[in-house]
Amino acid sequence: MVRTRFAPSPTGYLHIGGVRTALFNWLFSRKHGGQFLLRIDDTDQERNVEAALAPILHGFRWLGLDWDEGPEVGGPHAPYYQSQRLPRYQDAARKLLAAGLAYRDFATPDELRLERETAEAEKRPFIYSRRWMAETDAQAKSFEGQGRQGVVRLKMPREGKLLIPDLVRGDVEFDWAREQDHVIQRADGTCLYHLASVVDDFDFEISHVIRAEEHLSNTPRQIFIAQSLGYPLPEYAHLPYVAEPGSKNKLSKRKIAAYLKNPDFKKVYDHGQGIATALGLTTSAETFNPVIVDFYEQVGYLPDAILNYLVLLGWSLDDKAEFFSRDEMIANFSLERVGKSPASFDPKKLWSFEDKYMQDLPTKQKVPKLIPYLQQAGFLPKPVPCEVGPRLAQIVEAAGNRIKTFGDILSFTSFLTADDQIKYDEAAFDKAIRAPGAVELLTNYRTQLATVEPYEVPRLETFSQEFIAAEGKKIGELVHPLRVALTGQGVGLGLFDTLAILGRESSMRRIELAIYKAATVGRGSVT
RNA sequence: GGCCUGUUCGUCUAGCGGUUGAGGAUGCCGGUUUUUCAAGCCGGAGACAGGGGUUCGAGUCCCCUACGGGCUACCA
Repeated sequence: MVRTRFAPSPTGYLHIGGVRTALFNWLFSRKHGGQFLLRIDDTDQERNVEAALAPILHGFRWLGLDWDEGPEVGGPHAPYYQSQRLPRYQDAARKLLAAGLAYRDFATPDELRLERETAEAEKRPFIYSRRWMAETDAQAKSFEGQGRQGVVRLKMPREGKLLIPDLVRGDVEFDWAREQDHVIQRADGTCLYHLASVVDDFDFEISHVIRAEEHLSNTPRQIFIAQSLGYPLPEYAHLPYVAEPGSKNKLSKRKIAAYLKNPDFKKVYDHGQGIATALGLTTSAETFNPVIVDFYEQVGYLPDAILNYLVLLGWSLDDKAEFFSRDEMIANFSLERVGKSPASFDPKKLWSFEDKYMQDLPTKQKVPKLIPYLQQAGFLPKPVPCEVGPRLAQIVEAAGNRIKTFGDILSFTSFLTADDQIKYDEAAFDKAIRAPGAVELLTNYRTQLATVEPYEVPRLETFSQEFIAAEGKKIGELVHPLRVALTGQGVGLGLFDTLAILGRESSMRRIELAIYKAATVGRGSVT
């Protein structure tokens, strides 16, 4: 049975690189008909774990990465919180001690530091002398008599080599002699990460440890612990890290300010920020930032698009395939085809996947997703009136690929406001409506619009063409002022779609209003 | 410093000694379409980090250098 796990720390946010690691674990387990679990690495934080975990679990659910065991779903190996498993780790430490594969150590921090500095000064690698090692109770008593406090250290081999077969990187060789006698249990009895991690992976019957490459160097000490405890070894696969946009430096959520100098990153960020503002969200760099998954949910990206982008970040099937449904990802994923080199996070390429996926999403699936955005921004009441659905469908159809994230619907809210509540884009108004002849043209157009039959897109188009020909003008001279009059904005949907969606009455009222404003309100103060 | 690890177009990647005058995607540039914007369509520029080997032949194997990343904690 293949069992994989992802082990987040409860930090309050889900990092895009972490999602990639989780995704690979999830895909691998699903591909082999196995199970995927979540384990919480909270050995360090005592405070508010539940609150800090909630956004992470929420992110997993939003992305559709389900877990078979872990927080909120439980499972046969509960608890899945490291902070609640201390007795297991202490038990393991006792066994290691009893087998002579670990020892109690009474060195003070200062003594250790001195050894380390001496080694450094002599330009030789530091290896602890084990001078304050206590292998018998008598020795321990004697050290304790001096007021010293004991920790438990691994008694690492000091010769020989270790070969780690890694499913991504091939065989990796380490010298045991370079490994430190790591502390596995503190003087206060609490245990450290490496011990906890190995014990949990065994207890949870993890078959494949798929994790970030920063753990590759940690693997020898973990293998030592596992072997010393008589555990079977899992398979290992170390994934390359996710790098910054446009560079090979590791991606970090703390460096957004620097990333914003990257035009592509900034474009994606600004787009999201615009939607957040329209929604009235208070955003903080902690969570509202393209490095954090929350960002994409709030702006209204499609989880499938994000997953498709991420699966290609370090994995590929061949030289052609780029679009994968969830099932296709599962069917095709393999660790053998995971790359060894770091991959830069490119928000612009993610954007292109989002664009494509949104284009493929049928209107009737888009509409219900759009409604919460319109409600949040105050354009729709909470129980939605039933006539809104068809109207939104009409807008969505006309908007076509202009809606790239669900939040983009907020660019088309002029269809949902009262005719006299239109907000004009000043520059567009001044340029189009105050253009020479524009008001006169709009006046004539409005008059004739009253009798156009049927009031539908094809007829509106031919009517407009005929009208403009009769006036001896070019179509652009009508289109631009008319669009501003109808929507308040210089850019928008196709003009005939706009007329049709608004309907005859609204269209005429809006044209009248624009004409009136042009006559009565000065430049730069229409709104 | 020591050890481990990585390096093909700006970016994601294909390539597992010869079929490669290095393929695809994204981005960029140009053209086309057009009522704006977006999309679409057509075309273009763009890479094997550097240096040594091995071989009849190297992006593909080996070594060195440079530059990333990790570990070297009583962090995870």
